[in-house]
Amino acid sequence: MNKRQLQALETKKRILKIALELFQEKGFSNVTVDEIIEKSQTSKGAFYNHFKSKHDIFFEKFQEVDQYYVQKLEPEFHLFNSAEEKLGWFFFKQMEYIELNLGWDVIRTIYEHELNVEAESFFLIPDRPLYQILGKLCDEGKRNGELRTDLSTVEMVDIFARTIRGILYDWGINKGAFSLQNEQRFLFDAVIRGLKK
Amino acid sequence: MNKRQLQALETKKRILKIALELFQEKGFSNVTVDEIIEKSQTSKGAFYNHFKSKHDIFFEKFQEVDQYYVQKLEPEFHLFNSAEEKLGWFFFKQMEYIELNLGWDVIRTIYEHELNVEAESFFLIPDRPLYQILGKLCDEGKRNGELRTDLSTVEMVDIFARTIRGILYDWGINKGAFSLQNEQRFLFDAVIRGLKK
DNA sequence: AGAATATATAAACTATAGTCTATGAATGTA
DNA sequence: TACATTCATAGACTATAGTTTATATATTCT
Repeated sequence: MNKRQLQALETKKRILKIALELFQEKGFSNVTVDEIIEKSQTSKGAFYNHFKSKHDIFFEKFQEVDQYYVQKLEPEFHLFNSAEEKLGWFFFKQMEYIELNLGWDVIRTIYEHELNVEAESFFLIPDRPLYQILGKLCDEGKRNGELRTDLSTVEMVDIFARTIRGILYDWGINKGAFSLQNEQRFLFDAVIRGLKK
Repeated sequence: MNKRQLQALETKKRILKIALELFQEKGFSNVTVDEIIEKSQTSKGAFYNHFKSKHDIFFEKFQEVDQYYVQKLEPEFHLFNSAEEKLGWFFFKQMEYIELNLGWDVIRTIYEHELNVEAESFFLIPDRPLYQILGKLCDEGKRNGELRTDLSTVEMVDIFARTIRGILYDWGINKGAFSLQNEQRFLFDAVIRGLKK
């Protein structure tokens, strides 16, 4: 890494740090880009050179979730015997992580941005780890005779993905007013039950 | 209605008509308020006197859904014998109505607006007809012995509401790329199945 | 009827996300 | 080493939703 790239990285890190602090303190929508660049002693040019948009800052944070699924959760699946248990545990850990590490304002912001017609959607990338993990678990459940075989794996994964979206969207509009960890169980248990043989 | 109120109503109707035409033609986000007021021969003052925001225009359209539930769907419930059938039919008709009469751009816009921290949420009004209808059907199902009794009615209604949100949100980010009427069945059937005794 | 009040509308103004252009310093090349 | 090129940054500019203030006219009150 040469001097120039180093300088650029420094700037990006400085913007990111200040921005996340401000978002934490005042909430995403109460922080302006002008404030971020002023406090981080940078400029509009620098900001938009490093980030596609104001939303994009949270986006980086959000993408960590997928890494968490692959690095921390997937290696633990062998501890459970049935696909049903794996799915239940996966949803629990997922919601726990989101509640503890991201918070509702991040979710709200990402979910809002994904609805922008201009923005290309992260949720729709077909080989996102989330979908691959869910796909594997559904396949396993079908093979084991635990899950229904009248639905294709893609259809099942869609059902789970929409369920996740439903509860997270609801959590967003409720401004985190309910505990994701506690409430997820009712919803996911019902859906898993509905997909069992 | 006096002359003044009549004049105001005329203005409101003119703005609404032009705005809906433009949204239909170019999509919500590609239409500016300036364009609406220019084409409808009005002004910013007139626009914001009649509508709280640009989103608010779609909001009026969206509220019709609840009227549809009460006026058209509720009176037909007696045609079905079980709560399960009623629920399945209700979700089908709901999604059919949304797909045929509102379209994904309306849903996208409303769902985006609901995520605004400033905006007070329509989805969260507790006595919204949607929740009351779902509550009644859940109660009926529990009384009949069709549905689980280990979950409270509120918990069940929450599950259904989140499921609806999940599929509609997904439809929004997919820009209406799948048929709501067709795909709803997989999802709601699974959830209803998961809530049966 | 005439004065006082309310209110629908016009339009200038503000806030703010995002774009465009210029500049200078770092890097590459002869 | 001297010139050319790339690229990060600065900051002016644009687009657009929404706010504020002024005005004119309808309605109400005495």
